[in-house]
Amino acid sequence: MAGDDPLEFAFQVDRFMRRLNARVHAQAPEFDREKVGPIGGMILMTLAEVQPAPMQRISAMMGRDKAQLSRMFSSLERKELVVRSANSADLRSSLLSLTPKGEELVVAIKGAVGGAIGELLDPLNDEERAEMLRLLAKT
Amino acid sequence: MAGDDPLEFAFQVDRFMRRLNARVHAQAPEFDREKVGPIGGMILMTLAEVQPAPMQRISAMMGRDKAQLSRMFSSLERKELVVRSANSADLRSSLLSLTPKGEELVVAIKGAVGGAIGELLDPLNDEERAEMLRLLAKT
DNA sequence: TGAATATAGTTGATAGAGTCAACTAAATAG
DNA sequence: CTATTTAGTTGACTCTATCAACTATATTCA
Repeated sequence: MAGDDPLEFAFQVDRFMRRLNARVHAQAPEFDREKVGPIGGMILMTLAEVQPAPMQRISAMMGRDKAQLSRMFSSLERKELVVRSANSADLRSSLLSLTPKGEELVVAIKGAVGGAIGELLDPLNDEERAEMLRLLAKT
Repeated sequence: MAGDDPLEFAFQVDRFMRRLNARVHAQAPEFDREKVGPIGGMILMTLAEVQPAPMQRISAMMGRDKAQLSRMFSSLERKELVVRSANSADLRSSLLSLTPKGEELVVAIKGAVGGAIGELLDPLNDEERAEMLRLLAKT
């Protein structure tokens, strides 16, 4: 691999993510009435996969700072998108889950993100998509 | 492709970029004495490839807001990493170039970013790297 | 040509995201 | 049972992103 090629990865990955954000952002007004924003959306989608779960679980899955998540979850709780329940296994934390309102929003977000990614991946055929996902996951 | 798979892209691409940032950030103190930050670094690397160029060119290449770039370039200019020279072809803009100090920093940044990406891509063989870059560029 | 429109860049205001350190309380190791 | 870790919260701060208003130059085309 030539010396400059690695940098291409940074540019391309950054570009991909920014284009994705731009697309989702463009349709956000339709469903993001609570203004959870892109990160809030990622958090909700992540929680949807593992709920009920303590914050630490989400932090580990997303690789994001616990301080950031703590504030995000407080905000999501105020918006009645998530609730905390007692965690009998560890009293330092609570178990986070989506409210019905939160579940609804996750469905909408998944639709928007899925659609946007579909557009971005339009130039790739099914095989290429699968390959790209496999390679990304392998890193 | 299954219904949930597209979302995997968002998670994986986001995760890749954040891990890259974390790694570069960890070694930044060694070379980023001017504290240009990750975006400043991307801008300098981009400029390095097309200098001398008007701001608009960089904005188009990076897909970033002109307001953000305007401020960034002012900051980079104050740090004597870039200079502006008259653009006789269009008096609304100037041509941006790296100073020797800027060129030096770009070399350091490229080294750090290249190294970090090398680490991240470690699980992939040469063929897979090339394929992944090709797929990313195609989107 | 010259009036209307478009483009390059700057600046203000503001919001969102990420980081770091200090702190509390509960869990776990020795 | 004391010492150390770990989960989460909060404060303070910096960096990043976006939008709108504005100036100055370019471009279009009647």
